[in-house]
Amino acid sequence: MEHESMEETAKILKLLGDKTRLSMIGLLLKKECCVCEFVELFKMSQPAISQHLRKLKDAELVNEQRRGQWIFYSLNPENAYFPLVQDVIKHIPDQQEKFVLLEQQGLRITCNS
Amino acid sequence: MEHESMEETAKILKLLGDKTRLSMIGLLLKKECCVCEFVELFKMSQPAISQHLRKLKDAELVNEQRRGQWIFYSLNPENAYFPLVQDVIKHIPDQQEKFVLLEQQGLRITCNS
DNA sequence: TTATTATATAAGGGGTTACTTATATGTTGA
DNA sequence: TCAACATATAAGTAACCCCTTATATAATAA
Repeated sequence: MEHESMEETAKILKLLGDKTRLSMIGLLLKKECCVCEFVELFKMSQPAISQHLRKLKDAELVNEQRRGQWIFYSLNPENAYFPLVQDVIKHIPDQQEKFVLLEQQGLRITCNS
Repeated sequence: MEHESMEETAKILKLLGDKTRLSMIGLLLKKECCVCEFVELFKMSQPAISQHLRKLKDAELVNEQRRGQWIFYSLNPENAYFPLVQDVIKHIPDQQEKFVLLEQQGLRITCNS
């Protein structure tokens, strides 16, 4: 389909081959998120989350945008592998409840756009 | 789409996140292959190839079938993640030339069904 | 039976990964 | 300016990954 290399494609799939990053990408397909939201949702340390996002950013799968003291991450639709990512995400479990959780916990108070 | 877990899905993607295995799966989608064909195509050692196939088999992504002294591997369409695999494979480079190569080198002589 | 071929498995090593804790950077508001 | 907050980076570590070499298993053919 695309004419990118096997190696590059494998690199993208390896990035998606981690449950935290895979879930992140799934969430980002719905809406942009900031680091503290991920920390809350995944119950992981802030550096761990930051490091996962760094890898996604290094691969240019996500964009970051600072807004005040928060940095929001979003999917990068310009990436050559965005269609692959979209196709993969079709196959992951629904995560709507995660957004509901964020609302309920009033995370907006500590991480407000 | 499917109702399998994020973790299981990530596990499959991690398996596909290696250029040798990704390429193998792409080839197996076209036709079954035996170990010595992969050894030839990938210019890798026989144990290395065997170990990759072992991982794919452990995940039940491939089936094996002995025919004489050869063991043929094929994709397992029964696997819950087969649709994911199919969608991923749409995004890898064409490998038709690899089959042509096998023909030309008359691999049939050393690895004949 | 013995040699040959095809494949699998075991053991080991070097590189990578995904965390951890500690610290640095950058922004905001008093 | 300073304290609090959000995030990034650095360093360390245990577990894992992908190869290697050596050996075992299994089928075939002489």
